[in-house]
Amino acid sequence: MFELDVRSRVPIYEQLVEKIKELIIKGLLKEHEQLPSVRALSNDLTINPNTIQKAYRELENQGYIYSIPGKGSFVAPLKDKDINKEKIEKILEEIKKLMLEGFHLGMNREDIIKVLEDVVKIKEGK
Amino acid sequence: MFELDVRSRVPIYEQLVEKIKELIIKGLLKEHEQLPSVRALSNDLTINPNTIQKAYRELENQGYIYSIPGKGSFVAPLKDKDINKEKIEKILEEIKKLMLEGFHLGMNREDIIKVLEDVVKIKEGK
DNA sequence: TAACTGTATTATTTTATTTAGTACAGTTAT
DNA sequence: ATAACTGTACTAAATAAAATAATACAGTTA
Repeated sequence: MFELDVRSRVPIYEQLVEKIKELIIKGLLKEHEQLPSVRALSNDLTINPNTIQKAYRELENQGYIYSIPGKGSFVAPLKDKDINKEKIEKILEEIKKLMLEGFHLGMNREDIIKVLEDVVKIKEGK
Repeated sequence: MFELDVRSRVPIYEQLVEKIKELIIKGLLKEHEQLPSVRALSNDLTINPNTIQKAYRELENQGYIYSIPGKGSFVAPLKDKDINKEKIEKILEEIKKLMLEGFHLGMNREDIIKVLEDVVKIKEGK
């Protein structure tokens, strides 16, 4: 299900959070779909269950999943845009920073437009 | 000169790298301009000189500054676009990931365009 | 010469991450 | 109801990363 780099400088639980977020965002995991259990994923990746749980806790905090004790962990339904306003602002800030860095290195306006259209297409394809 | 959060989860030296990159990218530090010495900045921020040096080494590795033993550290001149091609690709990848996340949260195409035009203006203003 | 520069090294402390082992309570299917 | 699942919590230990401390050396500059 995932490929993790155990000797990366970025913590395993963070890598997990990123990977799962990606699957949810790309629609490969749909609303209310069940995620692998903590123990199952722990076995599958040969990573300590505590590390998996830490990732799941983080995903729950960020609103990407919800967990029901005894039942399992599931993909959370999308929230209203207004509720995500702050998060969107932060993301736009990050994008701005990356754009500035990119332009400094010689990136073009068109490079961004291309990526944007690319993303819009992916989004429409769902 | 800087504001660092010593109790942030992100390492001090990384924060330093980001801050200085930002100053260079925004043009507040110009080519061949001298940076504060390792010891001066260490004193100023009350942070260990080794930590400062680690940040400077990282900035040098990334091509943002160059250092001359005995003289000081200076803002590196811009490199050719071709040389930065790989870096630009990575930045575009990151931007794409952020765009996907943003759209998932309800961000609009126009939000991006606005930021893009904003950045283009800043770039032209130099 | 004195006071600066960057750089290097070793040791120590502190903090973050990961693993290990165990436990408890709710759920599900046999 | 029993067995096998679920999430969650906790403590302890091991490992890795980050930061500090204390020196030292060689080049630069006034």
